[in-house]
Amino acid sequence: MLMSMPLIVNCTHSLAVRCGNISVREKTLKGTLSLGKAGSRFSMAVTGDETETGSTGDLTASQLHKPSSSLPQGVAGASAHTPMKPVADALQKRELRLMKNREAARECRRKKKEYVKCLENRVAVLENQNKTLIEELRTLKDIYRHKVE
DNA sequence: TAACGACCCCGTCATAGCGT
DNA sequence: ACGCTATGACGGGGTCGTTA
Repeated sequence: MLMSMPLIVNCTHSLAVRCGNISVREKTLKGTLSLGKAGSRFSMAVTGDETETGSTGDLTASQLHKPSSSLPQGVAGASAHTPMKPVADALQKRELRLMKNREAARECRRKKKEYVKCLENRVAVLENQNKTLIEELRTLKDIYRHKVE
């Protein structure tokens, strides 16, 4: 007889979900949610762009951290002499946006994991409470039965 | 031991919602 | 209206355990 209670649990790190309910895809959060074996691995798996100076010209995060000197030749060099500045600006803007979103995604996942862990803890606590209450009820019933007899 | 599935983490894109 | 942030969705790469 579980009533649909709001899932506002007493978690310090409750996730503020603005975009609707958390619908956890089975691929990502199936299983025990143990912290990965690989630990922190910032290998930037999607690489290869960095060497393709002729393509979209995405800059790496490290390139952005170091100002203009680390810009790819095609971008920085051209912008110095030709009216390519808007292009370079757009690229830099895009890279900044990507970098921010990357970090936002990381933070979002961290919060979600914490939230799920919190919920799991809460479930464990409630299950224990439930067990205790059932046991208590049984005891009281016993006492009552003996009194009636 | 290669193949495979399950799981995890990541980066990116799309978009809802909020503040200015 | 516009920019920004948070988050769902998607696809890719890595690791690990299992199985033929």
